Amino acid sequence: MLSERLIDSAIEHFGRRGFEGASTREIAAASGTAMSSITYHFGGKEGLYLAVADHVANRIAARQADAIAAARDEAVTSREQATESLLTLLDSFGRMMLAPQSAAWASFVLREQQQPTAAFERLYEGAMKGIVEAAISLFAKIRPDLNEAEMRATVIMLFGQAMILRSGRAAVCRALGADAISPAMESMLLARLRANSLAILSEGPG
Amino acid sequence: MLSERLIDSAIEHFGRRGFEGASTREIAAASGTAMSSITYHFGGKEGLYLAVADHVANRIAARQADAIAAARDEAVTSREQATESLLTLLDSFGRMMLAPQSAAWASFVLREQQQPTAAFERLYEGAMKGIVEAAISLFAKIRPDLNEAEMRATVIMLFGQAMILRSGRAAVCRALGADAISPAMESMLLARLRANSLAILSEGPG
DNA sequence: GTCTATACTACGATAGAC
DNA sequence: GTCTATCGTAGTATAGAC
Repeated sequence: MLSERLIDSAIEHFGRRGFEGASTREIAAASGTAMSSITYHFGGKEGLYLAVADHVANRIAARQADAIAAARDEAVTSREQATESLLTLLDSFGRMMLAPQSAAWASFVLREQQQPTAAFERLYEGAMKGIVEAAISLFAKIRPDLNEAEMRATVIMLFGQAMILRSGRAAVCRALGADAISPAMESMLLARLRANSLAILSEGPG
Repeated sequence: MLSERLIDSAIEHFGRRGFEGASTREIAAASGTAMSSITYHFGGKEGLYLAVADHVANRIAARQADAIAAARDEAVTSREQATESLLTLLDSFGRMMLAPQSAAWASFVLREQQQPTAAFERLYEGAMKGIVEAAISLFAKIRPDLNEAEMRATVIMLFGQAMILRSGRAAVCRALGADAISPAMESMLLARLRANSLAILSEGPG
């Protein structure tokens, strides 16, 4: 589909140069078509931008679907089971942050986090909300000593540990003294993510 | 100074719209001058962009200077002292992420993290390196059970907890069910940052 | 549906007045 | 040092051929 090729190119271009910096001519050229195809398929530059948001949300939601489904499982009742499910959810999120594919849409998402537009609504409702709420409901079973706001704050910070691997990628590489993150380093980072998270989850009433 | 007004406007514009999206005419107009002043003072758009990077690096370094100096103190020898110094450094970093001022330059920095240019070198060497290395040297005294790479990974994730408060601000507000972060919520977030970090630092050889 | 052609606006750089 | 004026380029949108 031409409209899908346009969206793929648009993710790249909007991510790299922002909404104003991206050129519809370039996006169209990268898709092997003329600029007016964007007008035809999406009504204009803004329509394409919103279509990109929906597409990114769907990609994220699809990638985390399994881990979220496992978290929502009714069978998760014990603190140990909830802990394991939440660690799995964090691991899945961390792997996404490490995956090269997430580089393409990360800039798009980060921009919306700083200056939210109508596209952010689609990203949050379409992808982020499901991840956050699944994590919160697991966390409530693990750390009942905290109040609702404290639970949410702690869950945010658990994800922050993983998110910096993408949002602060250049500095992460510098700090690790590497040009890129090797597979061995990925394993080590994920192991650390798990160990740190377990330390946080193990606090409170034993 | 006109050149300082230009830099302040430029932080805002480059952050919001990116290098290509920002307009030198608008930056100049916001500074109450003509576009050709940018050519005169900075040699062009690119020169202004690099000057912004230096300025942002200086602002960050200045804000964290006290906490870094305390961390570098030779008197910090015991694990308890090192823990307290590192928690202070993280708290200082977290406060910066929460401060409204950091919104202006955060977009600029995040963009450089995703697609580093010559400006990233100035940001890292001018500001980030000092923070990271101070944290690493403290962490080495607290968790000698980890190897060098594991130490660096863990420190990165400690800062990730704080960084998400800025890099994922829109989602953080949604997850907390708030339009903005109130002073009471700031205190709670910083308390959670400390508690989580302490849990991580307390692992390993007792 | 996809193309070409065109209208209009805004961009960065630069020259030159003061 | 700061301004105005101008040049060449590139942007989005749109109309209309096929």
